[in-house]
Amino acid sequence: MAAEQDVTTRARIRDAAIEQIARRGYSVSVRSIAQAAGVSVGLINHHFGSKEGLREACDGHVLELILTAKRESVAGGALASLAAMSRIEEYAVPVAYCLRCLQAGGSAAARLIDHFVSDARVWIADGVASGLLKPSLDEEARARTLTVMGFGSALLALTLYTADGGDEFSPERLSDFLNHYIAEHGLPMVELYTHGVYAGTDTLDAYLEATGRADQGRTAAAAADPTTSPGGASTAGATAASPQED
Amino acid sequence: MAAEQDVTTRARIRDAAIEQIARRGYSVSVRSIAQAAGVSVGLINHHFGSKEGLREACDGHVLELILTAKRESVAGGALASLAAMSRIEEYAVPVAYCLRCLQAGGSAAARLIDHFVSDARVWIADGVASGLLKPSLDEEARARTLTVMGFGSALLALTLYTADGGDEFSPERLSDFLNHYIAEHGLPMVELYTHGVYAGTDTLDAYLEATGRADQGRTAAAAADPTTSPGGASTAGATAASPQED
DNA sequence: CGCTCCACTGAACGCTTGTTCAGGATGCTA
DNA sequence: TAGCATCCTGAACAAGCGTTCAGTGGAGCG
Repeated sequence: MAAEQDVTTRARIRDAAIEQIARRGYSVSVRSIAQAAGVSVGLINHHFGSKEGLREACDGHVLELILTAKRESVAGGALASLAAMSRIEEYAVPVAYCLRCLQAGGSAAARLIDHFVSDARVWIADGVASGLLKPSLDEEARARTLTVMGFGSALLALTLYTADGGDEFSPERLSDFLNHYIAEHGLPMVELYTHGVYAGTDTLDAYLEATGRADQGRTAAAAADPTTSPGGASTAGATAASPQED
Repeated sequence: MAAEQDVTTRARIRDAAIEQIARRGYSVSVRSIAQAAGVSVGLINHHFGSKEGLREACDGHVLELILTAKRESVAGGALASLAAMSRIEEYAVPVAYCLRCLQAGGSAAARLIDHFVSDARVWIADGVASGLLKPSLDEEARARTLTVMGFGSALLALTLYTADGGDEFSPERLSDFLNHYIAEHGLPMVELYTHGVYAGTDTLDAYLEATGRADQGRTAAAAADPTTSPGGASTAGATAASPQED
């Protein structure tokens, strides 16, 4: 899968740093990284200037790893491709690193998300074109929302999962977590993605009304779900009783 | 709103700690807290034993604050109640504290989530009973999933939002963020909650088939969405091409 | 008054952090 | 062989952290 191994000391330090960060988070000390890499502390700063420089090198390398891995994998959404990757043992570390990256925030996290958003944009457009997915009133926003929801919920679940029982986060613990995550949230998510949760379109109508895009809403809703009667046959009342908006 | 103010020095330290943690995260130093409270460092440990003790006192106090605030607010889902609370200026700090708590993980985060899950369970059951929400195959799992998705996506959005432009997180920045969050993700979320994303039920059927709950699935799906023909009239093919599962 | 209890301070301790630097070791080049 | 650049080490540095503790000051009380 990976190209010719980079066996320079610099690469060994970088890889050790990636694994340590994946295991223990961005706050891991350079001394731990040095020990894991089997080098002295000074050498790290000799090669990377500072801890920040090391982090940037790790970010860039992992992002590149993800890119090439995704280029090789045929298709699949953001989280699906991550889950698929984690099954391949050698990719558990970069996946965990990505989650740590999102956990820590910063520009690297923003770049990572942006990448997966533009990725989602593509396969959502494909899905809509092939009739697998319903169209949206705002495809751009939907791509971003689905990506943030997917990663955000996984990240929070991971934070809660990591909470009890040691902060160490070994690769096998990651696959444990993913199995746990899919077992717990798989059905409700597929259900949500298939049926939604609202019985009627009242909330959406009210939202479109409130934000002044009522007209495009009706037409788009009718186009999206032809089984819905275009009149007022939906359930009555309760326009402001939405559980998500008020 | 709040009961009689607690003006003891111990309470002043606790409140200063809550605000500092809300602003700068759990990693804030006790010296910063001491300075913000206008006391010496030693006094904090005199009252709370250690930084961990201070954190527990803060966690408990904020949780209690949230509880009483929710008891006063009539209804609303988890995130909605948070958003509504943040509008009241005095509750911006505990809300931000909760997000920092979830960000940091640990048992306090788990307790917070558990609380909101059991909260969601109630209003979801109410919604199903009143016909506003569709029933689910697993109401318990759905309550947990919706809660984790709601908070997780908000938390990730916040992490990305906080990334650029200072780590300080003032109360007005929180309301800025919430406005930004709702403006960006409001429509796609309502859309998702209304229509889902899948055009057909193939993915759900395939998932139920794969997990061996096919029979309860068909009946429940038919009950949930009476417009769907119970036969095989849905779009053909592509049973394994789900963008979320593979 | 003297005693005790309590809130409270400020300096210090031990520890870990990221960073720096003089110097040893190695290998290539003139 | 001499010179030089590079890789690399280990000790030291300053700064920050949470924690500890001797000691001050004032209020309540016998």
